[in-house]
Amino acid sequence: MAKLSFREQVLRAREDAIVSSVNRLLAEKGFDLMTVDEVAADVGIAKASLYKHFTSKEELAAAAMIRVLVRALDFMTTLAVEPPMRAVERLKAVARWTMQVQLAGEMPSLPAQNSSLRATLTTNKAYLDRLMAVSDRLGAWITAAQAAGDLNPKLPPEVILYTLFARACDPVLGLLKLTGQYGDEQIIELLLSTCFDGLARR
Amino acid sequence: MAKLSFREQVLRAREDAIVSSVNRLLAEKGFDLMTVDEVAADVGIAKASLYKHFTSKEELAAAAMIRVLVRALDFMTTLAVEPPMRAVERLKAVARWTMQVQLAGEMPSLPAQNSSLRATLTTNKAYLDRLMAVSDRLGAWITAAQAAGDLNPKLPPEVILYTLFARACDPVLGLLKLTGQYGDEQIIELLLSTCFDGLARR
DNA sequence: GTCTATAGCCAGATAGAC
DNA sequence: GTCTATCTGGCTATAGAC
Repeated sequence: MAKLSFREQVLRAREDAIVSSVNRLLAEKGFDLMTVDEVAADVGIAKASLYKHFTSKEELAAAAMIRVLVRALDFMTTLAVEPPMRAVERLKAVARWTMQVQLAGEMPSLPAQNSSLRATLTTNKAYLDRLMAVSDRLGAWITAAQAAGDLNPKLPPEVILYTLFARACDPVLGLLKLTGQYGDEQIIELLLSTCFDGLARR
Repeated sequence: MAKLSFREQVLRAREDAIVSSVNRLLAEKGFDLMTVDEVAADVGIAKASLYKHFTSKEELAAAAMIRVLVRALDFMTTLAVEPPMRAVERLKAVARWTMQVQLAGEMPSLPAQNSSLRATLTTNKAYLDRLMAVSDRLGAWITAAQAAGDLNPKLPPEVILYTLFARACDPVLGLLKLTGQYGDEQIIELLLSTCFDGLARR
């Protein structure tokens, strides 16, 4: 890695602060309700300065998504180096991690519907590369867990992958949190149970 | 029921046409991306005429949501009159029905985040009454199914209720549809399986 | 109740000085 | 790169004639 000049380090730090604000605002309000003015105010710079770093609102959101994906990859790497762990346990650990991020108010929430954002993301190579990297690693664990008899082998791996992705933005988490009846750890255990063991009695 | 004058029947028919358009557009684009201009164009009347029937965009969405809830209640009533059916089978039938509505492109999609719409809906008595009616009937079936040993008795009924509600707008359905690898009935069976039986091997 | 035309507002993006 | 000030377009909602 090339040594960065002081100027470059300051730039990186500022952009990191911007992405942090975007990440939090995306988690709070979602893409549509988040305004660029809010982001600028939150970071403490002028809106025009923001546009020197990121050329559009969509690029801001993409940067936040990329950071989450990178953190997910980092987490998965730490799991992979611990040898004695069944594939299904790795998948549960990832699901638990995504729920913790969500409960911490740090999971960006994007519009499920088609929008300007979808168009931008599907042409953003940096984003797509990370998304594919995450999918590949999860996919390998899924087929391994099926082969080991820990996941239902009749389910297409794709279905399992999408189901796990969806748990990262499951509204049920927020609803349970709102009732105030459950602690964070309790919510996570309940949803891990419904996800892997289902609603029906075993 | 009082007999309606011809004029009133025409009014009802027009409002029904409006709600149908809103319902479809909400399913396609979601609340934020749906514009009142589109609705008016789709119905074939001027925007100002639309505002004679419904006083705001939020009221339009509320009307669509109410219609879906009423249809759900109707469906649940037909289930209740068929006597020989276990509670868990009734719940599965409702889940299947919501997925069919979604695949037919007739499930309105509202912003998960807080927005102007949330504020309107939470003060709309007609909407809240229907929502509570649906929740009550599902809740009764849930506790019955737990007592009968068909649903996991360790899960709080609330968690099961929210999980079923969430399946009505699960993005996994749309993703699987996009791949083009599965027919509608196949998708529904796969998701019923992941929902009730979980991802893990039985 | 229907229409055309427009008000009013807000948010994304930019100009241009420093 | 940062700022203030402004442009621009699209959207909800309404005025006013018929």
